[in-house]
Amino acid sequence: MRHLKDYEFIEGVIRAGSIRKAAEDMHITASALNRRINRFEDEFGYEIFERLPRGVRLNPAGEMLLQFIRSQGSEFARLRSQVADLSGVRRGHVSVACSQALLPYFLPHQIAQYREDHPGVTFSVNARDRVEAERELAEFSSDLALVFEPQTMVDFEVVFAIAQPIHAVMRADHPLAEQPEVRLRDCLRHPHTAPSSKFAVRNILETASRRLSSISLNPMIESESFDFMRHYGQWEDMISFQFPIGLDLSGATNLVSRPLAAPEVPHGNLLLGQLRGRVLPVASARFAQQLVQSLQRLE
Amino acid sequence: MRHLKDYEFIEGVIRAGSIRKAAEDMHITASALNRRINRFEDEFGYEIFERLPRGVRLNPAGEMLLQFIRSQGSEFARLRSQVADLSGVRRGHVSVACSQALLPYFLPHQIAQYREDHPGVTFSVNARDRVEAERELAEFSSDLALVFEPQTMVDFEVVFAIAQPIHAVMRADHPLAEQPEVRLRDCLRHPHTAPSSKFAVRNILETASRRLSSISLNPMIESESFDFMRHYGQWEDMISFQFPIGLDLSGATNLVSRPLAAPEVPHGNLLLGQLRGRVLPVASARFAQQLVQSLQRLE
DNA sequence: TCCGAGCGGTGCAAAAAACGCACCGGTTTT
DNA sequence: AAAACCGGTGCGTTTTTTGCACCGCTCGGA
Repeated sequence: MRHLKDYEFIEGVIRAGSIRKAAEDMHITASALNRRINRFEDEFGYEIFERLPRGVRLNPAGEMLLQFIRSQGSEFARLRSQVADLSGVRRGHVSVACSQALLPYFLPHQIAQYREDHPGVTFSVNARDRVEAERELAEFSSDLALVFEPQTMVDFEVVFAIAQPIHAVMRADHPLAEQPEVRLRDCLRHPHTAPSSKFAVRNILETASRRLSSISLNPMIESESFDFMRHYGQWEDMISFQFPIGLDLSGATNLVSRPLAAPEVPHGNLLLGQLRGRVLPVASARFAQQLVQSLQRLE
Repeated sequence: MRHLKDYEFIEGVIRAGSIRKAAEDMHITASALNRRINRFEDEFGYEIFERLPRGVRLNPAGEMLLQFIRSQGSEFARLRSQVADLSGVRRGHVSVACSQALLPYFLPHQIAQYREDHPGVTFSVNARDRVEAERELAEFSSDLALVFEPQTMVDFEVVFAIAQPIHAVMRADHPLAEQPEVRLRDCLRHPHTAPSSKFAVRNILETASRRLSSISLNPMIESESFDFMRHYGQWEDMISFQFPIGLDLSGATNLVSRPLAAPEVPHGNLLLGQLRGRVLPVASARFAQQLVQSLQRLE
């Protein structure tokens, strides 16, 4: 796509922070790239870069242009996938930013199922916290986000929401394992782990435990990896907390999971979202549709 | 904007219906244009034109591409006007498709008022019937439409609506002129004119008069020009019908206008609309905002 | 304080892309 | 059957873009 080259070069310069670095990255001479940028600004009628001694930086007009370029690129991708769609072969690419919990079981299963019908569609899946996920949507670098309780929410359009109770994961021989559901205050009396505060699980536990008198959240192990914490529980007897969608203890191990009793600890909300107002490419839209159906069945 | 040349050429070919004609229109050789089109299809990955013996025609993929090109062009214009906006001078262009009635008084006044604050903004204003107006919105060739009761409405997003009673325009010495408002059945007993059936006024009058017994709409003069019909009433004593927003009989003539009594003849609705889901350029958006305020004051 | 590294910008010649012209093979119109 | 158009192609020419060398500038560290 020759006519999009200018946009690619501009994005390259933004990424690199200087024309010379960008030129190197994109295998072109600095002078050629420089002239392209200057010619573009000329035709556009406004400068889009501030020239600094150590490189260039977008000015406000450039910020607007960048937003335009990204949206334009995404719409072009949508056009191509629409066209591919009517020529029979369903092609396209779906990019998902999701919480860690979705990585081991849920998304692999969903994607495999989708690709059974549409083997031409490719995927990119990345674990992102809820703030990052929303930023990726806004930058058009992800089509869909599947996260727990995103925070800012201004650009986040909720496509579907499902409540998830937090589960306590412990050894099968743990005294609390006998009960079908456990109370938070009981868990906190035993050694426990907790995710770091950028995760929704931690926030929910914090607020719930603040309402308890004379006992508080006091994690022995704190980590950003739910996997690590859960596995650690097999070595030293310790309770970890996690959303059940990230759990599959069926075939495995000596671990069990028990939901935290509902009134004491509120449910978390797993949200499927996209950039507000954006029209998704067909492949992404259909995958989102499948996710909604699967999540509905989960309820 | 060098990188949009391909799009312009493609639009030219679509307009002309053949590569050779388009080449002539755009002052280029047929061979050069032909190669550009072929190269574009090559890079795009799909043919966008059917080759016919007498020229070319868009195929379905091409239709999608055309829609993309138009939307892309409109968003680019929006970008430019946004950038112009932050550099102080408010520039931009507003294109309005409107009913005839808005041409003589309402829109000139509105535009003059807007341009007092923003002399950099240019306008294009064209009279269109309600079907044409909606098509122009969909093709991005108009930003705003101001029409009476558009028909299809699928792509028409109503920004603001205001009820307009139909007025009967007659000589000041007409017997009905004594009443503050007149009844349709009385008007129809006198010689009268009517617009042709593509105008909302005609449709409303038709349906209203069908409910009347033993009297019907029977225009002596039928025209597409409200101006003509109104002026004709000065020569031969005749009632014409029109929405009051197109009337300004203050300084003028020996004509008066009287509203048609409400329960007998329903009000028409003047609708300000845009393409559904489209984000308008700043200039158009602000002008629409001003229109809404003025129409609100009119109520 | 000076000097080198890194930056954006420019003149010029070489390379690449786009173009115009002439022409081909095909179909439709006359 | 001929003329009129149509899209497509080979080739020499023109225009545009690129690479190279170099300029002037700012900044950071010896």
